[in-house]
Amino acid sequence: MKLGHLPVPAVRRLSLYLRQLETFLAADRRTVSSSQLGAALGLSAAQVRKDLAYFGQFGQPGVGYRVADLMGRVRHILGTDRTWNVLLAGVGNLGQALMAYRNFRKKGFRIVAAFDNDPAKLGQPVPALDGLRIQPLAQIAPTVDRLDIRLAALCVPAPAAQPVADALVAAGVKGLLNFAPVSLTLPPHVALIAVDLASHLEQLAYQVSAAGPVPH
Amino acid sequence: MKLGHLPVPAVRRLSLYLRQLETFLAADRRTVSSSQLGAALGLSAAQVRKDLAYFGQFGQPGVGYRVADLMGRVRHILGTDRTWNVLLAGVGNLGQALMAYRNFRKKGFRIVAAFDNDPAKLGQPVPALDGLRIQPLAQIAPTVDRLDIRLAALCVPAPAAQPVADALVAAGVKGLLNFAPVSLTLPPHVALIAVDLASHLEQLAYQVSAAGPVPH
DNA sequence: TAGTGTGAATGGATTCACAGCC
DNA sequence: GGCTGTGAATCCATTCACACTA
Repeated sequence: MKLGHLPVPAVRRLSLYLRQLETFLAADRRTVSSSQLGAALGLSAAQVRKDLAYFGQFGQPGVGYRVADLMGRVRHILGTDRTWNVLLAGVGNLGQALMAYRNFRKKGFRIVAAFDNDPAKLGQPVPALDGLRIQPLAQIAPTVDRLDIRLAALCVPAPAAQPVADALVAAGVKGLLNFAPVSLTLPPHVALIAVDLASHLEQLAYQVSAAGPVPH
Repeated sequence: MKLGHLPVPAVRRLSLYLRQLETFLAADRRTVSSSQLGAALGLSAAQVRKDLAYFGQFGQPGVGYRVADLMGRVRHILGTDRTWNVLLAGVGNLGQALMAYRNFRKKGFRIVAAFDNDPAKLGQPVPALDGLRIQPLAQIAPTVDRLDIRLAALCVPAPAAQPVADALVAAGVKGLLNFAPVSLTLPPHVALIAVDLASHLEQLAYQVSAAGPVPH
């Protein structure tokens, strides 16, 4: 399954398609057309067709896409047709919120270990995750190995982010979801997605001010 | 200040530039070149120069950009050279984490009102926000008006997202940061940024599986 | 010399338009 | 008739290369 380089934006939209398909399935839709899928997401029908066609021929001319079938295909492409064990580094407010976030489970992601260096938190059981205990950061490496962890969410304060990221990479983590507001330097074989919550608000502020005081 | 349409990716990077400039300033850097700024963020020097040049001529040939000066310019462009009052709808785990998130304050965003429909939460003071009380969703409209709120963060469960978004828009909110995993339909004059935490993990899963079991 | 600002060239992604299929 | 898959055309973003400047 060695396809040529696939457009990054198309891969991102794959997640949206999957989410929308789940909604359609919950409403007992058996089949959906590219224009319906696009309309629900604010995309053109051509965009939807081209995106899906990058990965294979999933539709039936004259009919559309079979919802359940397409969901399986997309899950397989994304690699979420199996369960991923996820590590959490940094059990502050955001980290706790992520541990309690139920959508991760539904999508196949399980937080199976949590780390922090605050002595007050160490050893504390996490209610949301049936009694998982918070461990010191020094124990990252053996845990990654033992639980076959490949993904980690990084929720530590900014100054700790790079060193903790280095430790995660050294322990063998293959993908990092970074919530700390710093840009990390990682070896090229480690995948990185950065989520900067404050910068998202900045983008909103820009859009709202650029639009100017609306003429109502 | 009516500039032609500016590249969306460039505006997104503006937030990164600003964040990096803050780091440089904290390290007492007076001046920075496009290549230094780019290197710190994994971007080319040409990219940095072109992005900044979209918005004006901020640099000095032979010298670079004056850090403090450029920060002011970028903040002004983003509209964050003033304070924004932000409303929070949905005080679950994620909502609580956002209320406690200190970086919002630093960037000029203040959560000044919090809403939820859980009777157990109503009237409860929020420790992180000096005693702010959680109000019922029905009171959104008068509060938006009274506190001149233009931005809102949406942290309610998926099924509630669209109706609550409608209420926010009706109340006069101009920009929405949506954390619920559904795609919202909003009037075109309302800005929208969607953050789907689960889909970010999916993107990581894709990158890690696409890379294949690493040959180590 | 070191480094910006910018037209020109390149490279990607989106849209168009239509042949082919159910 | 309705809808997919896909080359061709268009549009947009990034990179290149260099004139110009402190």
